[in-house]
Amino acid sequence: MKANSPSTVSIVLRGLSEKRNISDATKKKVLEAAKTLGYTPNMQSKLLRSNLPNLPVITLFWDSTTRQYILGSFLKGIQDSIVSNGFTYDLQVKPYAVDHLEESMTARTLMESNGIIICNASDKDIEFLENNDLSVPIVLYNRYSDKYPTVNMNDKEIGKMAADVFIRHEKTRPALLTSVPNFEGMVIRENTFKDILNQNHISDIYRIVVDDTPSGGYMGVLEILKSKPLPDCILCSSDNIALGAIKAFYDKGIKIPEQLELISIGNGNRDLEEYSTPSLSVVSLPLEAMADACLTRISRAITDLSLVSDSR
Amino acid sequence: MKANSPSTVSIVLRGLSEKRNISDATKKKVLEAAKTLGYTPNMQSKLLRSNLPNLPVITLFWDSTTRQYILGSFLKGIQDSIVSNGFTYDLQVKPYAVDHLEESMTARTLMESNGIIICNASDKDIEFLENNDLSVPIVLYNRYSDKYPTVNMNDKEIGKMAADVFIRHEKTRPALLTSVPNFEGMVIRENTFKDILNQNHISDIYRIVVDDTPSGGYMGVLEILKSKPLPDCILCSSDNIALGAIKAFYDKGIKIPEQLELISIGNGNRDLEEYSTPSLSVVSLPLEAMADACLTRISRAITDLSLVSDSR
DNA sequence: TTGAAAGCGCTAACAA
DNA sequence: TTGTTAGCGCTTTCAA
Repeated sequence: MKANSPSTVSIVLRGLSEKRNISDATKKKVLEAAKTLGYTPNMQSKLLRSNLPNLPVITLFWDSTTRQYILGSFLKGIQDSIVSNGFTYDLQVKPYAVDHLEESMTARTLMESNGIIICNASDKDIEFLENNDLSVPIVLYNRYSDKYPTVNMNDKEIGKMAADVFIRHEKTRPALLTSVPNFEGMVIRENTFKDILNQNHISDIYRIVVDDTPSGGYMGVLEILKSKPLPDCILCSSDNIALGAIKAFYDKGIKIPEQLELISIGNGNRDLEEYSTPSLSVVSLPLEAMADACLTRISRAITDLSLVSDSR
Repeated sequence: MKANSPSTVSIVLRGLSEKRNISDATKKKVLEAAKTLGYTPNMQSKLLRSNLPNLPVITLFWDSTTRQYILGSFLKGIQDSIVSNGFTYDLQVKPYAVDHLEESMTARTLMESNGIIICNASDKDIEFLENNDLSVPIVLYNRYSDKYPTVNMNDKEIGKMAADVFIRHEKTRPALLTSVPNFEGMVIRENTFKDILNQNHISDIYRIVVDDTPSGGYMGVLEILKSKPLPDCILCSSDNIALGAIKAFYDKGIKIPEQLELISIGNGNRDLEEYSTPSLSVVSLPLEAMADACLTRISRAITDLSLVSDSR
């Protein structure tokens, strides 16, 4: 059987047979061959051929396992930053599972990205990054690293703000409801928090480790309620935890903030922050500003060719 | 000045000068030229050249203006579906602003996508889609269209479920706290809801239109509280609205569900559904199942070349 | 130390 | 009605 020429095949495959007077026989032959071969068009080639202007691609890696509801806010921050800075970038988001960043950063993704922003990587993910020489500019958000540029909120300040609420409200019996710290920022926040309380002569901090989920917070509170004397103020390391904690207090008939004050470090669930019932004090994290900083940073890395100083 | 050959330039630009014994003069020349020209590597070309196997690209368009916290859940549903079905796809998410889908669906994006899933398009966005012949397989999620395949939850069933709660709990004075319906499904839900109440001889439904935000819900409830007699059960069209409503009742000292029952159509804010305080009845939407259906549908469209039946 | 040529998959222009 | 050729931007192989 005679093979068809590339152009004929191209025409048929794009559904232009009629317009270009391709015979039904040829059309049928091509479509059948495509089907048996499981043909899928290669979009890179199409794009290349199209002569559309080249647009740098920025890939945002997002931990889809835990940080679900924040993505929207962060993304919005990025978008706004792109617009307000007049950048022209092709933004794409890739979800990944905690501890499995490696599997998501395929050779392909690396190859199609001019710059990469990695959000909320776990220690294991960071380890992968540090141990490999990736050929693309990378910025880590909310994490610390010697190897890559990072964008961090001021974790000390966050710890301080939480402690300040305690002190301002003249609380004396603090409790800490936290998940296992899975990134350095959490440790910094907690340490600063403790340090400042210590400086104010409060050293006895009841600390409970729970899952970073509402049910974790719920169960944590049940545990806390067994202690005597009861704490008079609880700091939750995330609003996930706070959500469950509120519910537990409600179910147990304990009034917030009258009987017991609740403070949360808010990861961007703005609705929760404003409309939680009853109100809790939230140390709010500047998500949008951080997104903006990430974009600015990666943008610099992309522009700045000197970053491609020889690797060996 | 003599031009350098492509290969030399390529070597320098990838930071391999040292390894490949490029003279410092040449290296400097190339880097400077790149800088003044504002060179950015074309990743399509790199990918093409790399001989990595071709991976079909699925683009998920997400309305980033309103539906922020759902994205995580939906994305997770997609991811899980990819894994469990053994698909190999390159998934990318593109945010867009309501009513501005057109601007986000650039020629470039169309050209780099083998298939597109569009979520939560507004009527205006749908209009754009219907009026244009896009050359890529498209699936609409949560919307109705004659032109494109759609994936919808059973909106009648949702309306029915909400009505059933009213009836089961023997309520007689219903109120509806809804945002302006911006997609057909909302209308279907509301109509079914009313129909069923009517069938049960409840025809007097107090209806208030508010913003689809917590503060919308808050203000809506304040309005409702002015009415006599008070409704005994309120249906909120989204959990955004419900969140504000709860807060309003709390602030006004009205007990839920004892004094007044609250029902919400939940858009996937699972935390809220489980841990709202006090509890509200939520008609939960099957987000993950929908995501799976979207992926299956677009996958079929991509595979099924007969879909490229002649356009003219 | 640098350059020339080929080819990744695709499509447009032109030729047959 | 179909085929040939060139070229999108890149990297690799081989030659100079």
